[in-house]
Amino acid sequence: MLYSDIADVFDRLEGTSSRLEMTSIFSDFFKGLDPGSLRKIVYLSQGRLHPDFYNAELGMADKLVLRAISFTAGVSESKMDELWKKEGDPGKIAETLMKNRKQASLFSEPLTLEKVLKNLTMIESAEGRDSQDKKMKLLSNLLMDSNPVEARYLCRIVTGRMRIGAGSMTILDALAEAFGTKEDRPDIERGFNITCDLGFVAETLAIGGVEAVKKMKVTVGNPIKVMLAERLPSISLIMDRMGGRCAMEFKYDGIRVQAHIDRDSVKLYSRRLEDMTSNFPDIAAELRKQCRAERAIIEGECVAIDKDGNMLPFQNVTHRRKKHGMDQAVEDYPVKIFMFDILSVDDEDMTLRPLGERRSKLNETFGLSDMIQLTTMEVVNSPEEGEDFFNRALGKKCEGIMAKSLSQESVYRAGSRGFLWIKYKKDYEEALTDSFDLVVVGAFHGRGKRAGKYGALLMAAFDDESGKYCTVCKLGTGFDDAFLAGMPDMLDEYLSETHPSTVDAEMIPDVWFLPTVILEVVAAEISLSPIHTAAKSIMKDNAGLGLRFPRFTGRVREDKGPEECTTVNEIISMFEMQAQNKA
DNA sequence: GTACCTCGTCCAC
DNA sequence: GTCCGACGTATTCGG
DNA sequence: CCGAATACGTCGGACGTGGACGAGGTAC
Repeated sequence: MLYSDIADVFDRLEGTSSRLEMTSIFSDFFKGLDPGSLRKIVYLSQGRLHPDFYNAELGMADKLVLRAISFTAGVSESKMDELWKKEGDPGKIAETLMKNRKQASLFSEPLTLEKVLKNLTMIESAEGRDSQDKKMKLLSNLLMDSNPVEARYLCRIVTGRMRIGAGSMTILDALAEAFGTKEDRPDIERGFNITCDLGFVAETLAIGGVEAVKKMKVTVGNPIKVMLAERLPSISLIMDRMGGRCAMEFKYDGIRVQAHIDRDSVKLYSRRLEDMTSNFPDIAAELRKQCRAERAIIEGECVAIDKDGNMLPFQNVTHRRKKHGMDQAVEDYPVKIFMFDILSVDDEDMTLRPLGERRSKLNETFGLSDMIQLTTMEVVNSPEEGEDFFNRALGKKCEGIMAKSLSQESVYRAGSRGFLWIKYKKDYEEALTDSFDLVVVGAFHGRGKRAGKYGALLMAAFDDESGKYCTVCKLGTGFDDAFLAGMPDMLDEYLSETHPSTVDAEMIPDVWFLPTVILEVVAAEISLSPIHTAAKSIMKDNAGLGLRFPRFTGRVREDKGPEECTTVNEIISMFEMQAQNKA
C-alpha cells in the first residue's frame, strides 16, 4: 500500500474542521483497507506505532526530527532554528523544504506503508551508542523519498502531534460508520475502553464485525481506560448538579493506580496505562495479601507518607517513578494506597454496576492494613455538609474532594469524563485562592496553532533584597485568542536584545522583555523548584520556588508598576503558610 | 577509561 | 494537570 | 408551528512543573 494515499487522507482531514466530514473521510478510507493495514493506519493516524500502553517509544521528538530535516535538506542549524521559531511545527518545515528542493532523489521509489513502518520500528528499537544518529538517519531516509505532504505527516507521526483534528473519538465514529451503524457506536466505544487498543478494535471490526467487538470482555491483566471527572467551581454548584445528594470522597495528591490481581500475579497500571508494577512492589504484594478474591481489578491513589503515616506532597511520590535502585526508593519513600473503586471481581464485570454496589463490593473483597486503605467517603446532603467535608479533606493534606453520583445510572464510565464524578479543589474558586501579580520578563515562540505567536511567557516576582526580578513560572494557559493575538502589541515595545540585568533567571526564553507588564496568575500551590530563581537556596539548597498549574486569570494589572508586583518575600510566606496548613 | 554535566525525551500530575 | 474554541445537538425563542 | 438563536456537552489541541533516564559531550 502506498504511503502517499494515507498522507493524502490526513491532508484532507486537516483541511476540514467539521467532525462529521472527518468521520466520513475516515470511514470511506477504512472500508477499502485490509484489516491488518487498517490496524496500523489507525495507530499512525494517532501519531503512534502501537496502542497507548505499548512499552516502547520512538525516543524522537521535535529536536531530533529537526536534525533529521536539516540533514536531509542540507539546511544549516541556524536556519533550522529560525524556521522552528517561526513555523512551530517540524512537519511544516519538512514540507516547505521538500517543496523547494531542486530535484527529488534520482532513484527514489514511492514510499509504501511497509517501508514507513519498517523504518519507524527501527527508530523505536535503536539504542545505545550513536543511536540518536541512527534514528535521525532512518527518518531522513524516509524524508528523502517523500513528497511534501508525505514529509509533513512523517514528522508529525514521529513527534506524536498529528494536528489533523481527529482523535480517538472521531476514529470510533468513523469505525461505526464504516463497519456498522450509529447504534453500534456505544458497543464499539466500549470495546476500545476495555482493550485500550484502537487498532485492535478496528481490526476486529473489519474481520468479525460488530458481533466480534461485542464479545470483548473486561479481563484481568488488560488495563481499562480510567474514568475521569468533570470540574465545577463551587461546592454548591456540585450539589445542584448532583440533585442535592451525593457521595463525597477525599481527593488524595498522589499517583492513580489500576491494580490487576490474578492469583499470584499482580500488575499495576498508571492512568495512561503504563506498567508501574515495578515502582510499587510493596503495594502489589500487600494488595495480593489483602484481596479475598482470586482475581480482581481495583483502583486507588498511591500517596507518599512520612514515618508517622502522614501524607506528604505529590513531589515525594514521584521519586518512586524510577527504573534503577527501586529497593532503596521503596525504603526511602514509603507509600499507602487509598482504594476507591472495583471494576471486576472473580471475572464478574463490575463496571456497569452503580457506585454504591461497587463500593460495598470493594469493602467486602479487601482486608485493610497500614498500607492498604479505603478513601474516606461520606454521603453528603447539603452544600454545608459538603463544605465541611471539603475542609476536613484539606486538613488531611488532600488536594480537595471528588463528588460522585449516587444514582442507579452511576456506572464506571471507562474512558470518559462526565458529571457522574465531579472534582473540586480550593484553587477552583478564585475568591478562596491567592493570586499572584507577576511581571513578564520573557516569552517563548508558540507551536502548532500558536505558531507565529508567543506560546508562553516567563513570569517573575520582585525580590526587594537584590532588587531583581526572579522567575517563578512559565505561563501558557488562560489566554483567549484575542489576548494571544494582542500579546506582541502589548509586550514588544519592551523587547530587550539581551538578558536584562534586573532579571534573575536560569531559564532562557526565546525573547527577553524589560520587566514592565504585570499579569494576574493563579496556581494550585507553590513547590520547590530546580529551575526557578525566586527564593533560591532559602528554603532548600539549590532550590527556588515555583508555581504548580499556573494560569492567567485574564486580568492585566495596568494599575500596577513592576515594583508593585508580588514579591519573593510574599511567596516565601505563602509557601510557609501552605506547609503549616498541611502539618 | 571514568566521572560528571547537559540536553532531550517521556511521563506523573 | 488547566484552559479555550469549534462543532454538533438539544432546547428555547420569536415571528 | 417552524426556522433561528442560544445553551450545553464533547472533543481536540495549545500550554504548565518536576523527576528520571539515556545519549552525548567534556575534562581529567
